[in-house]
Amino acid sequence: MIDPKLLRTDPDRLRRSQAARGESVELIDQLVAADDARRSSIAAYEALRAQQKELGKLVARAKGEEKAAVLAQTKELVGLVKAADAASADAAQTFDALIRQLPNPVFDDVPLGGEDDFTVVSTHGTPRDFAAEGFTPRDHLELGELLGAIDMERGAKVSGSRFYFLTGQGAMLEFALINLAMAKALQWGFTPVIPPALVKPSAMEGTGFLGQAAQDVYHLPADDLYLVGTSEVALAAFHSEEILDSASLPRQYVGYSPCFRREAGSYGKDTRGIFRVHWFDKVEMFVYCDPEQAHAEHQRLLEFEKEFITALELPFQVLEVAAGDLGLSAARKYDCYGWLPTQEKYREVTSTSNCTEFQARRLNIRQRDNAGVRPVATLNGTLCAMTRMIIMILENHQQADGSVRIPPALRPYLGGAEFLTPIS
RNA sequence: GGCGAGGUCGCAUAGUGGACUAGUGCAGCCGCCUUGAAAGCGGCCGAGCGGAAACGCUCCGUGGGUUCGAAUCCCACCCUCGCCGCCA
Repeated sequence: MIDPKLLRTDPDRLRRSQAARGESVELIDQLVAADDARRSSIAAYEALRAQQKELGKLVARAKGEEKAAVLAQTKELVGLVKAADAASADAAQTFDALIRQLPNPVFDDVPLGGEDDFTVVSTHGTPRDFAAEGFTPRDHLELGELLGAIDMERGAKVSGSRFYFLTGQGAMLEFALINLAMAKALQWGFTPVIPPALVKPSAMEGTGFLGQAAQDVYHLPADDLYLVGTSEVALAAFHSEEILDSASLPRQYVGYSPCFRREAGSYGKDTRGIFRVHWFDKVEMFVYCDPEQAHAEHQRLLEFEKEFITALELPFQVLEVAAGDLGLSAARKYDCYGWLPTQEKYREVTSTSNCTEFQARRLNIRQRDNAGVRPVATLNGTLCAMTRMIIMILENHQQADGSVRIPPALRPYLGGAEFLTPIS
């Protein structure tokens, strides 16, 4: 949610942002009108209510005939107060429904355009030249099957399309990635968290996943709970309805949880292997900080992501996502795209968003210091999405014989082994 | 799942229909006193919205209802604690 005051102080900024995102600019005018309606209806209600309270005091004090007279007077007011109350509740609801549709205003320097209009911020490492090495690279599924690491057929048998089993070396590889990610995050000062993967509607709504993103979310109607698509949801709602001491900021949490995605809009896209699946596990960073520090914290999260990908010796690019491709909550987003040899292009492995005060307003997360109480900023960033990272490691570090070189950073978590080796 | 107890301003507690403008204690903040600290004394001390301010309105788990008037009465739900059952 935006600061409603912006509707009066800087509606042009909101219009600019809507235009940049390719969203409705008229929504801003509707909001301004709804805000005016809401404010005047509140004023009307408050005036009547104050009158009613005064009369109430008289009733309490008065006796006999005088009391009867005042009582009659105040009874007349009841209907008016009720009507004014209903009108103001109505206006508030209209306003609330509108303002919750409004995405976080993007920063003015975010690139314009849609999905393909990102800017490449930087490029790291060099893709291997497999031709020069004298062999054609296998894709991650072929390697996964050779290694006995990935079982898609049984995933489909047990759970349906876009499900998989990680087995043997594949399962161990995930555990190693979790351990490396957690060890690094701990070093960086994060507090490790294992959050619930089922959350209430308020948590989902507060993080901005029940708007346009709702069709991509699993819902359990019998209990009215949602399966999270990222631990960001639970980590953000962790401090909901709380006022944090400013001195305790920034707070950095690193969560490990399964993530569930319906992938409703992606039929036929990335259908091979574990690139796009309905469930995967992820280590996610989450930061609460003063809005003044949000930009610096965002850069730090990006640096942490780069450090992790670099430790795994993967060539990658940092992209800044264009305004039209930002989610509801993000004012700026950087994605890291790792090199995928068999597709000969860079594909997404991490994503970090600066949500400024947008989520904090919806979830009512504030800070307090001498200057008073005000919303915090929230930021999130992928440290390691298991399936994507496993794909990257298998394909980039594969050898001609189908074995896979384990990057040294990961070896301590795999019993010191230097290679994953084909079975049988 | 069953039975019982409970949810009031950071914590603890009082409040069972009108003066509640929610009292008190603790913690916290400021000041006095003091070489310094403690104690003592005085003041401040929940959140939101509107307002330059004075001040007004809203909030006693949540949502409804009764009433001229609800923290207080009624209904539903949520959560916490205890015991029993089941389970990892």
